[in-house]
Order: sequence, then C-alpha cells, then structure tokens
Amino acid sequence: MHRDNNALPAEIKRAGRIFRILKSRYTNNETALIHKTPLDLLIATILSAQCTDKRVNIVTETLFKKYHTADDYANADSHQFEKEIRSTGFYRMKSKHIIRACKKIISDFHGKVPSTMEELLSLPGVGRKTANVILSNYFKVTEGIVVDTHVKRVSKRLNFSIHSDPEKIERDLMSLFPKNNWIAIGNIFVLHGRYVCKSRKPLCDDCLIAAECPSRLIK
DNA sequence: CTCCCGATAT
DNA sequence: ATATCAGGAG
Repeated sequence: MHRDNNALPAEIKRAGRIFRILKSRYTNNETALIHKTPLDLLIATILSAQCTDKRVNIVTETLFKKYHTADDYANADSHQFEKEIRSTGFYRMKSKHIIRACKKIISDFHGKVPSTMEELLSLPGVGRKTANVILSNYFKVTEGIVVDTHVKRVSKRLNFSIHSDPEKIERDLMSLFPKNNWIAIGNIFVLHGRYVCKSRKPLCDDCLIAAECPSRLIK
C-alpha cells in the first residue's frame, strides 16, 4: 500500500522556494480585511459564491451602510433584500441563506459570528470554503487549505498536484507546505490566480515564478 | 448529479 | 455566443 501524496524533499524545497517568492510579491493582502467585522466578511463571502469580487464590492459598499448587525439582516424584508443583492447572482438563494443564517446567529450564538468550523458549517449557506475564509481571514486559525478555483488552477499549473478533486489537491498541498503556511497559501494563491495566473490570459511575462512553472507560455 | 443566476471577458 | 466567476443545498 503506497501513498501517492507523500512529497519528496526536493518537491518540498521547490514549494518553499515558490512560496517565499509569492509571499514577497503579495505582502500586502489587497483583498483582505476591508471588512471591519466578522459579519461583514461573512456576508461578503456568501455573496462571493460564483461571482466576481468586483460585483461583490459594488453591492456591499451600499449594503453595509444599511445593514450593520445580525439583527438588521434577520429583520430585513426578503423581497427588498433580494433586490439589493440581485447583481451578485443566485440572489434568491443567497438572500434566504443570509437571513436564516443571521436568525440562527441570534438564536444560537448570541448575535455574534461563531469562530469554530463546526459552528460555522451549521449556518445556512456556509460550506467549508466560506467557513475557512472566515476562520483564516478573521480568526486566524485553519483546519486545512481552501481549494477554490484559483488554488486549483495554480496548483495544477505549478504541478503541485496532478489531481482535479479538491480534496486530493488539498492533501497534496498539505504535504508540500508546513502547517503554519496554510493560512497564507490560500490568500496568496487566490491573489496570484486572480491577477497573474489567470484562467483565460495568464500573464506569464509578469510572473515571478515562471522559471519554476512547467505550464508557462513560452514566447 | 442538478439547480441556483447575473455580469463580465473573450 | 460562451466560458467563467472567493459555492452550497437538495
């Protein structure tokens, strides 16, 4: 019985090299905490599902001026709220989830966003990815690496994982990087995937780790 | 697995 | 026209 996720020392060294370069490149986390409260971050993250951050930012900019507490969302008129978040897509489902989640936050968590994985997952509309964003960005703890589409694409192009199953990719990444880097990995890969290692037109000419990348576009 | 769903880049 | 975007629920 052999394990295929046991990283070799050379692979771990290469991963560390790439991590250090990307970390220096993305020192100031541009997208990180523009959100003052965990609740703002929770709402923004739920709205982010299958939607570009540009759209979410436009919507939340006005949304957060009107809604401040879990109570505000819990008592919101669902029809009105749907209109307010409409442009982020899946608006009916997101509206329902947010209002129900906030009702649960009030009844079960004293009106405050919970800080454990299990409690976060109990909220409607909050899955593992959303929960991990809250945990890693606000509460600074993590139980793994969030494998979203950016992490998935970057990991594949850099040959950190040959798999497409997010759980297998996560295991590969966890064997390549030390646990104290796991929080940063998600943020850094997302930023790199968004601005440089893009799905459609990757900017390999501007990529600091092109030399380490087997998928780079050769001019 | 399907459905939810609008906006944007190509 | 179409692929894709900080996913999650049933």
